Amino acid sequence: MLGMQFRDAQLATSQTARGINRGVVLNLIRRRQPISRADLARASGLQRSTVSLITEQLIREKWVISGPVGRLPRGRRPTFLQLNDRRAIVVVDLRPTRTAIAVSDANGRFLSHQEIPTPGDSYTAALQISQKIRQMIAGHPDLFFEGIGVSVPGRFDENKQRIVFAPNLKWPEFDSFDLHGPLEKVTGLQVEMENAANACALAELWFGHRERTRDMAVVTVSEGIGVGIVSDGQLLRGPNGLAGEFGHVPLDPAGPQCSCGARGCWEVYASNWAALRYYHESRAGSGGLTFRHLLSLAGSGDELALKAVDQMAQGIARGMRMIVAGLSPEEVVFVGEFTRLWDRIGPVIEAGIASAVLVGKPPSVRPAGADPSTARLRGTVAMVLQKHFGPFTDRRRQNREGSSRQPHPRVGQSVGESM
Amino acid sequence: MLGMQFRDAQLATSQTARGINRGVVLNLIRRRQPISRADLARASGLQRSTVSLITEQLIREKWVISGPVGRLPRGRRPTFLQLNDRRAIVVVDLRPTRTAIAVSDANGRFLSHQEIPTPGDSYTAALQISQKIRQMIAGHPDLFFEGIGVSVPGRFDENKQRIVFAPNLKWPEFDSFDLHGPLEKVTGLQVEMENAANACALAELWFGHRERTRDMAVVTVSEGIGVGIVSDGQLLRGPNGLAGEFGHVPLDPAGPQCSCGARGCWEVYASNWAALRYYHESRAGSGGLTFRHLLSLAGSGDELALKAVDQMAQGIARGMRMIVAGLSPEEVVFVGEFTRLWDRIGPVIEAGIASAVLVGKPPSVRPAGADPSTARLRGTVAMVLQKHFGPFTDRRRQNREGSSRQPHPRVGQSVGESM
DNA sequence: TCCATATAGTTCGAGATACGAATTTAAGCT
DNA sequence: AGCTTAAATTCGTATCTCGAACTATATGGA
Repeated sequence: MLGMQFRDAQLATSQTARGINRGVVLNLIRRRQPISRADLARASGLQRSTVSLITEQLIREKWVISGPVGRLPRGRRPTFLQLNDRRAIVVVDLRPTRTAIAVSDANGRFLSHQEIPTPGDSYTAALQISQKIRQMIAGHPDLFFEGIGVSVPGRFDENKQRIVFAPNLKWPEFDSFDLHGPLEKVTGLQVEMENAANACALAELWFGHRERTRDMAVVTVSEGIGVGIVSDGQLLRGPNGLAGEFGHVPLDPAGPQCSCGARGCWEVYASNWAALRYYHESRAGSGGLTFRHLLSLAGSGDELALKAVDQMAQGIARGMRMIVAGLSPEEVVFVGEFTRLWDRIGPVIEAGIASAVLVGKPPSVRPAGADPSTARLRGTVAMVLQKHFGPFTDRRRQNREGSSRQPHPRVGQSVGESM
Repeated sequence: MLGMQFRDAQLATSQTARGINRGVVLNLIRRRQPISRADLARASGLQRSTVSLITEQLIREKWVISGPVGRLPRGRRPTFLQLNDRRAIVVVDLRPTRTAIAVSDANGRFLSHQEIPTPGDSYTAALQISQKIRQMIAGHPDLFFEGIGVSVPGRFDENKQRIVFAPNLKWPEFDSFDLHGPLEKVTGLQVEMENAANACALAELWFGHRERTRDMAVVTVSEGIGVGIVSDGQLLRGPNGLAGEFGHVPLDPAGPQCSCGARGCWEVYASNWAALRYYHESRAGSGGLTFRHLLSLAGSGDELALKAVDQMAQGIARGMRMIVAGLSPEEVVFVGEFTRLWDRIGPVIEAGIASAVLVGKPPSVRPAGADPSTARLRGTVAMVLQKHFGPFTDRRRQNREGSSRQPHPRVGQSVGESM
């Protein structure tokens, strides 16, 4: 019996406590596996007896499996627990030109990966993607699949069950933008869709090094520019899933035309396409160049390419000021191919960000660890798992003077032998 | 190993369910009083027996009192419950020039109200404000005071327990900006401080007509400009309480000097002071004019005043585009004296907002119901009550003053008493 | 007057859950 | 073997919600 009842979402029943603590334990296992029950008790603050009951439940639910037995200088050996790596998720990274489809386990490790050219309309996309998904599922008879996650270069409205805003995905005007329905129908699995920037933000939250970054902005720069905002540990979505669409904030009503129809949006100054435009402006007749190529040129010292990249960096910095001054994140993470030239671009952006900081120390700024496609794919893994891993954030910050409850006596963590 | 641990903060105990349901019931009573237990059960989805137990506790805690008895066509008469209006809060609205101090009951009804000129430094402010507070408390021997809420024209950092950013409050450079400590020490009551725009947002959330606006931006325009952001029903604060400081987003690096030190911030184009500047620019030698006066002039048809007000409206609209495109709120509420000329200014702002909407219907835009000072004061009432009413109320927090400070009447300490 | 009916509110036992002390398990060491 | 140590389980208690049964108090008709 998986999941939990959200019948009266706001109300608490006698099972609410279990739901919360189950989420805490499951997330601790996810982040610190392999880990013994005793260490879970120490890390969570729950009683060992409670941890035993919860882990028993998690094993019954097939989220967790017993791993190797540890070895300690003294005493009974701990049995390590870890996530069940036979639970799998299909993830799709839909982008304007190419679409990646992959199979991942619950740890965000990929077991297969394929790419196809992105179809030109939602109907064909649904057809081709679901076909590939069925193929890939058939290729892994040993796994059981939890669901499907899709990263889209636009916004998905949960109420309408449609993609509602995806200017860079040049599907026809009359398109239904319905990918969700067909995919669920054909595969029989539950489908979760999310904006690419939000997916990257989730990837950072779930798989990033820091366990407790509570206020973060993840900025994805590719064909367009997107921002995933994490506030108090929660991803901001807004009523239509449109929150974070800073890429289309109009900075200059007289600026160049944007794909969204308006003029002078941030992304016309800061996206990969913007960099290409800068390059074309200073070097006529350079059509057909890709951004990747432009980066290579810049990397090998081409003056005009470097100039274009610098202009792009200035463009990014310009928009970052509103995010930094307006939302004051602790951490800013950049995702995009441009991070390959971070040595050159990073300092420009950091300077722009520092200039917008009102008080206190500026946010830490860094490029994402993984490459963009991986980040999006892993983010959608997190998205699918999220609801099973329970209410793992409790929004409320604890108050000043520290916790009023004495921490339990903390003994050294047991050291397991890796095998 | 990296010392990361998220212990304790989010665990559920056997009392967690009660904490949540208590919050649900208490908020229902607040919004629908007077209301019977049976209606509470129907509205909440809890069992009547559970509601009885919870209301019994709330009455014991003195948050709720039994009111009049109702009358129905058939059956036993319901006893109505309502908030205990003898529970009071002292609220302070600190502004650059004047400071208001008031006593409110839990329903946001004011029982006294006074004003003093705002002192020129934090030391004097703490002294004079706490003196007035003690006077006002002494004037209401029948009430028991829950705490003190302060609205500040700047940002309060909960970690540092200091006001960290308040450029419009022209306190000296070397000031400690510590109001919180002295007020708590002198009055013996718990003090909560919050930015003025956030306070207004809380006021809308708590006392607004809509019971559940989940995504809202409240924009306060006065000496400066501030934004309180409500996302998914939660006020966004950010790590240092700096979230929402869109007023100091630099729009134009070559623009006029701002009080924060930077140039071309949104508020130099959109605040009351901006309007006065516009007026002075077109009419030399008009010093000493107040914004209120300017509004009167505009209201009576003065061409230059109208022009200044229109420019201010354009300035507001300009910055609203980033909030609307970037955060996509359902509702935008404006607070400020300028709303007196809403007929003229409103349409300009609405047009600007509409132009930044990417897809779907634009947010509803409206001026706040109450005048600015009332909005701020009522917001701080909500702020003080929030932690006792919130669905995630944690009763452990209420043991705060167990140490050295003067004991005060408080929930949960009184054991088995009257009624 | 008495009884049926309707509604409000309370009581009580069952089930879920966390806690914490006691107990069992399983290793190393003397 | 017996002692020590630590992991993991067991069991009694307290909290809390649920739901059925019960009590309290109205109206209105036989």
